[in-house]
Amino acid sequence: MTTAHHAPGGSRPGGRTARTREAVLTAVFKELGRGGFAALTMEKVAQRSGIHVATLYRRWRCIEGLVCELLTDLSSDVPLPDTGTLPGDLRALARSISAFYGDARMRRLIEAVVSAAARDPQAATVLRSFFGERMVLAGRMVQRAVVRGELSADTDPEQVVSALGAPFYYRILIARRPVDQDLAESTAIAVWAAARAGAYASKGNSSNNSGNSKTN
Amino acid sequence: MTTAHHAPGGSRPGGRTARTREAVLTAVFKELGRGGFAALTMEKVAQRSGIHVATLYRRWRCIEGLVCELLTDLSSDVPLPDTGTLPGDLRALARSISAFYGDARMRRLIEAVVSAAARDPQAATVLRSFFGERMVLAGRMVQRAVVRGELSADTDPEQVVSALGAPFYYRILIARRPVDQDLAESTAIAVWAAARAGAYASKGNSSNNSGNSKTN
DNA sequence: GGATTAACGCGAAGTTGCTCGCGTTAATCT
DNA sequence: AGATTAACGCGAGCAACTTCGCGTTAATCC
Repeated sequence: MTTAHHAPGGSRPGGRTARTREAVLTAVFKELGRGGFAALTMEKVAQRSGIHVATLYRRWRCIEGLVCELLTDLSSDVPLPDTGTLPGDLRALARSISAFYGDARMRRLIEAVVSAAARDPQAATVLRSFFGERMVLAGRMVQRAVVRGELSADTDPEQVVSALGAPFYYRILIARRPVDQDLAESTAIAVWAAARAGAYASKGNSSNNSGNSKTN
Repeated sequence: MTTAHHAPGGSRPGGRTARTREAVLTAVFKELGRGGFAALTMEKVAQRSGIHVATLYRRWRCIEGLVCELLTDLSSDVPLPDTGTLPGDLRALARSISAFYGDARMRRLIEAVVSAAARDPQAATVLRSFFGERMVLAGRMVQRAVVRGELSADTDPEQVVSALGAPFYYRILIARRPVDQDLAESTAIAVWAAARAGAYASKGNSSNNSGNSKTN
């Protein structure tokens, strides 16, 4: 995507720019660790990172933008498994999610991102597209299971993956308790049982794939 | 719990106080409808309700407090069913939740409350205790099913109820798409299948009931 | 009815968050 | 190396949010 010929009016991503980005994101992460999103201020980030406040506003526009970029930066820590069987994959993925959110700072982060999405429309777009993308990737895990004959062909991969992730976010955002290993195990078992029972069959079996009804 | 003898230094909840409360909460609800939590300002609420800003700050401390009180006020719209069978109850409850969050204003509201909890510790406490309470109430629905012999005795009611609610909040907060009837049906079927498969068996079968491990 | 005093209205003052213009630093290219 | 110009540092200034003191309204009690 970057311009090949290094146009004279182009950007300058190397060296100092990359250093400040690194310093700022780690500062945001540390600040989230102590005090959560409530205590996360542009000035705090500026102090800890050594970057001036005006620079933060210029590059990230607001605190919501900072938090969103941190999420997309850290999300690569949750790998997509391929164990050979769907129950194995579900269990592995659930454990990865559980390990990821076992860190309180990660819970604070996703909390902050959801909170950011409630205020900043741009953050909402980032959040939706980010999880939409990961949903498609994880969906392939389910598609492989369908090919192997573990599930019926009308199973909707994204429903399965959503069902696997949902309990963790419920635990963090609504119940507001830490995630533990038990949640991972029970969720993996539950989704596998539900999928086999046909709970995640795709409804719009014609060309329709995103069945939004009336309510906006 | 209120003092019986109307102590001279007591509060004064009748008449005007109740009117302003009503006016303010409806104003918050309407303001959430257009613009969401992002556009929700104390001044906007003051203008629409006709109540002075200083009064809002005095009674509710901040916008987070307002939103929390609105949630507890509107939550009575989700009834707890008793159809005679657990799959019937699960289906009915899922439909109630789906109907409740079919209204975009309700999605904005829960979004706002979660966002509030991320910033204000008091709001976080309100949110946790609120859902904890409803979890216990809905858990009786599952306990009745255990008594009827529909599920094994070691089933943890709260896990079942959490599993039923989780997909809706995932849809609203993470996927950021409207909830529809299909989600209700698929969730009810999924939870029923998972519960029968023993996915929600209580782990701490000794006296332990809240098994938090190491991570804080 | 009248007295008492929560609860509210009002405007000013204090605090914080955010933006802007300009000078400086240091990538990038020749 | 030297020139060009993104990206950054700095502080002033604007705007929004929040608080405070005091006078007024209207529940509640007698």
